[in-house]
This record gives sequence, C-alpha cells and structure tokens, in this order.
Amino acid sequence: MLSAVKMEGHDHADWSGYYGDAEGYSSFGSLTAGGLGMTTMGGYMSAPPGMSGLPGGGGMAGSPVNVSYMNPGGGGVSHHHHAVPGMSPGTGAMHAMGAAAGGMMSAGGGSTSPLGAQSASMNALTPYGGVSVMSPVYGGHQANLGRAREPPKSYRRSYTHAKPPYSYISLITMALQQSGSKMLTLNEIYQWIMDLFPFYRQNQQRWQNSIRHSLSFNDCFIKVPRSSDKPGKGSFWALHPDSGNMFENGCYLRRQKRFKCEIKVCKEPAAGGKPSCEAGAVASCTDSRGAGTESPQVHASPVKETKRAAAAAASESKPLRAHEVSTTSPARLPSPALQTHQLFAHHHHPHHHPNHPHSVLVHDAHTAGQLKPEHHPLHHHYSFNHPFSINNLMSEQQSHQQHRMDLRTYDQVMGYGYGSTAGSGALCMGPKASFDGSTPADTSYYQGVYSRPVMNST
DNA sequence: CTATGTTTAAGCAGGG
DNA sequence: CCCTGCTTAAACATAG
Repeated sequence: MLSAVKMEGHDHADWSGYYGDAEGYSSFGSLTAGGLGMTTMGGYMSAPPGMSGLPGGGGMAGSPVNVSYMNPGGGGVSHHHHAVPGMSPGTGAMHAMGAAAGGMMSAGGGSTSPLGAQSASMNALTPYGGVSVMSPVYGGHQANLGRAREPPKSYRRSYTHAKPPYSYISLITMALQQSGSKMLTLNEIYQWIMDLFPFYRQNQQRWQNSIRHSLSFNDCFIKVPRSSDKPGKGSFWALHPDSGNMFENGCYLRRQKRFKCEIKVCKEPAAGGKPSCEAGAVASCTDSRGAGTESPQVHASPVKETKRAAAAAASESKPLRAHEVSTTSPARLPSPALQTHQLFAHHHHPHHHPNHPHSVLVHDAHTAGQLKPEHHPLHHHYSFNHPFSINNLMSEQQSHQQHRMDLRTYDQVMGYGYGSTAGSGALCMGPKASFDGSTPADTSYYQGVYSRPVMNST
C-alpha cells in the first residue's frame, strides 16, 4: 500500500482550502517563527521551487504556526498517562517562543554536554519530556472521531488526518532526540508520536508494528537494557552513536542512506558463539549507499551487532542474539551529545555543492569521526533546514515541552509547512494529499505524503 | 495474555 | 533497470 512517504506536490490549492476550513486549525498566527522559521527556510528557499510554485502567500517567512490549541485543562489532556510527570496543564504561559528564538536550541541542549543532556538540557527530565501530557489538540476537532477511519473523504479533514511527512525512522529519531535522556521505551515512542501527530492516533496497530519493525531492523537504533531500577516491559531504545546525522539534510522525509553497522559486537559471551562475530569487531558502519565509512573508534559503546547480518547475501548466518547493547546502565547513553548535534545542528555548512562531496566532512570536526560524511549524491540542494526538519518540530516542541503548555502538534507546526499554502509547503513538499478520498480503505491515509525534498532535479 | 522484539517478505517509489 | 529506502503484513519468540 502506501509506500513511503511521498507526496508529490501538488495542489496546494487543495490544501489551502483545507486550511481554510480546516476546522480550527487555522490559527496559525503567531508563531515562533523566528528561530525556526527562519532557519528553516532560509536555506530552503533558495531552492528552486520546482514544485509547484509556491505561491507565496503566506509568507513563509514567518508564518508559522502557532496556534493555540491547547486547551488547557480540559479535557482531553492526557489520555495517556504514562509516567510522565506531567504537569498540569494550564500552567503556563506562553513563552514558548523563547526557545525558538534561539534557533535550534535544540541542539543546544544536547549538544552541550553530554550529560548535560540530562540534566541540563532543557528540562528534560523525563525521558520523554512531557509531551504527552498535553495533547489536546486533536481533541477538538477530530477528536471525536476517535475512531479511526471514517470516511471522510471529504476534504475537510484537516491536516490532522494527513500523514505526517516523516518516515517512521524519522519519527523515532525525533522522539529519541528530543527526549532528555535520549532513550525511550517503545511505548514512549508511541506516545510521543501520537501526541504530536494526531494522525497516528488511528490504526495504531498498523503503524506501531511498523515502528517496532523499524527499531529492530535498523541499525541506527539500539536497544538499551533497562537498568534494574526501572522495571517495566521492554528496553529502552536509543540512537546508535554512530548513526550520525542520518537526516542531515534536515529533512526527515527520507534518509540519504541507511545507517548500517556491520559490526557485531559479540557481547561477551557471544552467546552461542556465533561465528559471525568477529572478535575484533571493528565497527564499520556504513550507509548503504556508498562507501562505507568505517568508524574508527567506535565508542566503546557496544554497538548492536548487525541486525540482519548479511541479510540478503548470506542467508545462512544466523542472527546473533545479542542485540542489546551491553550497556550497563542507561546512564551511559550513547553519546547523546554527539548525535544531537549532528542532527540538530545543522551544520552550517553551506551546502556543499554537490560537486564537492567531501567538503562536508570537514566541517563537523567533532563529529567527523563518526559521522558519515558521505554525502549523498543525492542531496543536491537540500541543505540543512527543511520545513520538515525536525528542528521545526522540535523546537517548537521543546519549547512547549518545557513550558509544557501547549504542545503543538504536527498540525500546528506544520502549519506553515503545508498550510500556508504558501510556501512552505512548497519547499519541501507539495502537498498532495490524497488523503482521503482516495483511500477506500482507510481513510485518511493518504499515501504519500511527502514530497521530496526539493530535489526536483529530476 | 499482551507488550515487546525479530524476521521475512512483498510492493512501491526515488534515483542513478 | 536495478538498487535502495520505507511501509506493511505477518509469523514467531520472549518477557512481564
């Protein structure tokens, strides 16, 4: 069915319409444009709008989102109660923006200091910030439909129904990145996603299966065993330290290349001692596309061994069982800092030209080692920020988290993305959503939602 | 049992 | 056309 995300550009018109009516969502008004907005767009704009031409309407520049969605108190607030400490709704105030201003703060937190991450970083306190706490959003309009599907067909479904333009991997990554501890349990990941994207309040079985699959299947995610103190069901999931900026382009639509790690860490005993493990275990992580990068130093961190080892090739090798990281304590996360910045910080590298692929690596010296410099052949222009960049989300989100007030959900955030018809959408994607109408089956599911990042090259 | 995790496999789309 | 990334579906396996 639907394949990945893809949405080709198109009629924004339609979308605009949606918005118009959108029930409610309309409020994009204020927003924080500042930081992110700019950021984001900045680079992007340049991009040729191949797509549909963006109308300029709204102004991308700043328009963002905002919204006030929250209903404090009320009702719907947390449906889930997981551990989050949530605060109570209402609190706040709105300062949310501050953060934005900083512009990526995001990174900030994490990057700053590793540990800091936890402590310092923004509030991060909980493993998952408190996002969940609020999720009012959806409440309003769609909420009722709590159920999923219904035949909406109509357009007016707001974007809420629209599938977010992020791949599951992106979503997971975002969730992980934004969490204070940089690691989350499966369930927390689910919650984060649902809180932020109403779309995922539907058909949970379906997408959650996909999430699980993504976690297990992709080497970029590692399982961190729960320390004893926290009882609970599954383990924590974190980003592989070397996964680097998988979405360096800032666009979480599709990774340039997949992070693959060959190493097999044979955890100690190598349970069963599978031949596959090489003692030395050098970790070479590569991306699929091109050359692999070997990481010289893998942090001590135990990398998960290759999940599907040779998958295609050698069929016989059986998977070792040791996936988990030997982490001892969660405390030691896989360098949070590292990833963090990689992801968030958009390196400022001015986009390297496609021609110079290598240029980049240099920039990030720090990360240099591990990141994979590769540079995708593909990414032509996209550079760092993207409308869909998590930065946008994150920023906003974080801010909210911090303040825990209104979290803006995807809609909101995206508001400018899509919504604005204007522009932003155009930048990265063209909205097309077919949501709905088309799918007989489910509803809002629209197949593709994303558009490609600016690449219109083709 | 259910929540988690792993895997395999099919199909689609983007891109070279 | 082929390779790669992603999404789904599903069968299993395991842990709480």
